[in-house]
Amino acid sequence: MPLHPFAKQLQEHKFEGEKGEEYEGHEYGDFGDYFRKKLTKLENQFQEYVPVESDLFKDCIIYITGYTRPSAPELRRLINAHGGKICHYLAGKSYATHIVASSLTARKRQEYAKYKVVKPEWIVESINSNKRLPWHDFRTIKTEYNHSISPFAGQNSNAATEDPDKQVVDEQVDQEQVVDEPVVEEPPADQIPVDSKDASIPNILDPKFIEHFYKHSRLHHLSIWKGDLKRRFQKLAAESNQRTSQRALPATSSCRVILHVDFDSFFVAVSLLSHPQLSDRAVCVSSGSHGSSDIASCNYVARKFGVHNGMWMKQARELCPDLIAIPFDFEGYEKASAALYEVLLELKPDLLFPVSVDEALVDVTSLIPRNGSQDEGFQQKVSEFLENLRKEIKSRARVDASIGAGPNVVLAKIALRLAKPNGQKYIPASRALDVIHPLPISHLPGLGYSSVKKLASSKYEITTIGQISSAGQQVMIELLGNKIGTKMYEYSQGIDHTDISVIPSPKSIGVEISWGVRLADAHEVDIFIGNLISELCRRMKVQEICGSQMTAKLYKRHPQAPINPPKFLGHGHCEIYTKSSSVFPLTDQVETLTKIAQALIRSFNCPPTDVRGLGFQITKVSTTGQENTNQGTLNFPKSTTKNTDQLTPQTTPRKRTLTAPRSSGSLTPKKRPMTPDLESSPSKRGPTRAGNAPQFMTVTQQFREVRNKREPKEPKEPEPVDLSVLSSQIDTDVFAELPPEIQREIALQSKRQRKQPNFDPSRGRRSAPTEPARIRDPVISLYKPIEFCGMVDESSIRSKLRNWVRESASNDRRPYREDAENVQRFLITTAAEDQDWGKSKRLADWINKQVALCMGAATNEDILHEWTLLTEIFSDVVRRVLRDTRGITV
DNA sequence: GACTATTCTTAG
DNA sequence: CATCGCTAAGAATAGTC
Ligand SMILES: Nc1ccn([C@H]2C[C@H](O)[C@@H](COP(=O)(O)OP(=O)(O)OP(=O)(O)O)O2)c(=O)n1
Repeated sequence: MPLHPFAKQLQEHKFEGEKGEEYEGHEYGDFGDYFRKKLTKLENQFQEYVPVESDLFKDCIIYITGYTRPSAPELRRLINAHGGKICHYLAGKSYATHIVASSLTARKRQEYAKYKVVKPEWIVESINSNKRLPWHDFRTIKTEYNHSISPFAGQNSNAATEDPDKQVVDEQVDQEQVVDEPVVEEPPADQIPVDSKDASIPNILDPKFIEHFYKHSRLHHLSIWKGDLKRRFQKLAAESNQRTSQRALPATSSCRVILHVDFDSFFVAVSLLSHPQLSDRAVCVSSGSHGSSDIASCNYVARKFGVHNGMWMKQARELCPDLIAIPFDFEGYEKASAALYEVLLELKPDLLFPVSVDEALVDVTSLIPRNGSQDEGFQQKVSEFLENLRKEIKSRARVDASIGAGPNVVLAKIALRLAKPNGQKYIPASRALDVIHPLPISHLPGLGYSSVKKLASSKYEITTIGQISSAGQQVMIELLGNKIGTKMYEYSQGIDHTDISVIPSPKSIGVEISWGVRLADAHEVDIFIGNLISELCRRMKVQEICGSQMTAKLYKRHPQAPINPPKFLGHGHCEIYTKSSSVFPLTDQVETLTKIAQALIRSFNCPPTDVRGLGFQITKVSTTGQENTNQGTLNFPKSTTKNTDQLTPQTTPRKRTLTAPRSSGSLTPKKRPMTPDLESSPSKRGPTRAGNAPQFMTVTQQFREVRNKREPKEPKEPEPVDLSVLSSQIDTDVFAELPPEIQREIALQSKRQRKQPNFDPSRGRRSAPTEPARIRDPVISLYKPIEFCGMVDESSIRSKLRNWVRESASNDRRPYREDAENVQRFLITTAAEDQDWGKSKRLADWINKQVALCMGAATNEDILHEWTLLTEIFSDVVRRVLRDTRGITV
């Protein structure tokens, strides 16, 4: 039986790249030889292996450094024997829960400040007393744990020092991590002024952390506001429907008037009400005024300098040195919003569809009388209507609003863009194409950063709406996929089928936090998950929503990202993993959902210290309450609009029109029991147990045999890759592929690490074009696609690599040297010669991710470590080759 | 080829 | 000292059988 089909497949293929040879070996170190030595080393360790005697250090991953007594090998043996794991390198993906050291230099002291550094006696005495003693009593560094990474003023360590003896039932937790009731320090009354308490951030494990974070998070506010508005208008619509008993409105019509109403630079405008003297200066709203603070909103003065919402302060200051930052005023935003919606409701429009706290779509067709299809005076009437409406909003909300108007939603939205700031614009159907074709495609709703770039860098070089029109629907589908492609083509024709008469019912509910998340160990992760799920369940109950599936999301620090990202307590550059599991029976109970959530997160097997964010979403929802599951529509009894819907061919809307009456006819909501619902789930699978894929039957001997057979081949001389160098160097990235904010973040990050930053995205783009070479330089293109096992297509290669990792994982196999060398050679060649310079980096990341995903708890520690090492080597080599051959460096 | 899970993209 | 990087929907894509 072939134990290693993959190895063979890889071996059979020879790489074409002539340059492959010279990159391999000498310049970048003979990785094969390194690898062989590594195996040898691991073999030696294997000989030291002793049977497990206890679980004392379960979940501990321990790094030993410096001279110790007992000696390091002896400590390793002890730790292994008592359920702990040894970590051989601190850097990169290797991680440690504890460091054992007798003494530390000042430098190391600093470096290890965030770790639990203990004396070797901790190990010895814990074993002697047969229980894990509080590490705190054996500290090597006599300052408070967490001091350097936590802004939380030692709350954690207070808890520890004050309850050193408190026993914790959970076996996984160190005693010092008792946080059931985090001690929140009350400031001494005599010296701390009233509001200074407000400024401090609660410990991440404290349920108050989430409360605090939400209170300050603009994005949270935006989302919550939006949800509230949605529900409010859904409900309103349901009531209004009941009263009218019949839906008075057509889903669409060819000659409606839709408004898109939106405040100008909303947050700034409102916040400026408290700082009127700054009105004509460049102003923005943000949490902080330092470099890594996000700009939530900036006024039009600042925009002239190129500043925009979502930009970081640092960059904005470069563009606009005089930029002034003022604080959020969430209450003010709510008030202005309330005023806006009040005005809009008073209009008694045909339809009112909330878009966000500061904007709404309004169908006012029946409010502006039209005499026949020939307008003449109609435009004038619209204009006056808009003028009056804007005046009314301004007087009630005290901030400027702009309004776009058109015969459908997309034209109204585009019109709004043209109207701003403090203006109005109506695009009548007759002039639609003339108006929109010259505009950049970024004006189209649905085309964001990524799609705009994709269209521009395609061979069609599409940058204007007119070009979409000329390119045709098929081209758009080719570039953007079926749905979006079709929709964007239609937009380019001024056509939009969007129906705002229905506010769709919720399809998911979730929470996520990726700021301030710094967790020391598995137990802390579990606690924080519990807090998140509590919040989630609270909302589920309020909204009467349950769902049969949970999806967990993990932000994991990218292996090459620094521990401390540029943004204070930010998530930094991360890998994002998601995984779902079924929830059965339906429930909104915290305990049940927490267990599921914890299992999902555990299945990622992420070192707790690398967790930078967590999120959970309930999907496949059903409403639990008696309230409407009917889709709401907001129309008003007085409305007399006629249904003139014959002309426009409808797809989605028509479908809905058919189903809607049925569900609103029978007012019975499709309520579902929250508790066991056996009959409704005959076809349902049982909950997929997260993270339980135990791979037994690992025949270690077999592998050793195989390995030995394959290993002793042509030994080579060159030097091994130096891992310490490897992990300390800076990440190379696919700059042109990343959103600008991310690019900046990575740039900042590397600046922090390096004395001299060497970063120039435009250079990267120029020297490694994905397409442009074709145009300017069709003949001399040095870059060509590199084959791997006969494949060029990136997704095929991914599959191949994935299978490699996965098969190895399921068989508890170490990476074969031949395979590893082949992959590395391929990566090198790709990095150096492939037309798409980002490919090598993406594939290296892909391998890393597959290793993280596949090499779960089932895999033996040494093997996992080896794969981890391998991914680090791949990433490093790719980075270096990119730098040396293309000058692409971060 | 149909079905499911995961990832990507967008918006405000 | 910093800073508060959320939420939901829809669609594409990858994976499974
Ligand atoms: N990345 C973003 C985008 C928006 N917002 C907030 C602040 C904005 O004031 C509000 C409304 O967003 P808009 O997109 O409507 O932008 P503005 O109202 O600020 O400016 P304008 O609508 O004039 O372009 O949402 C935010 O916090 N972060």
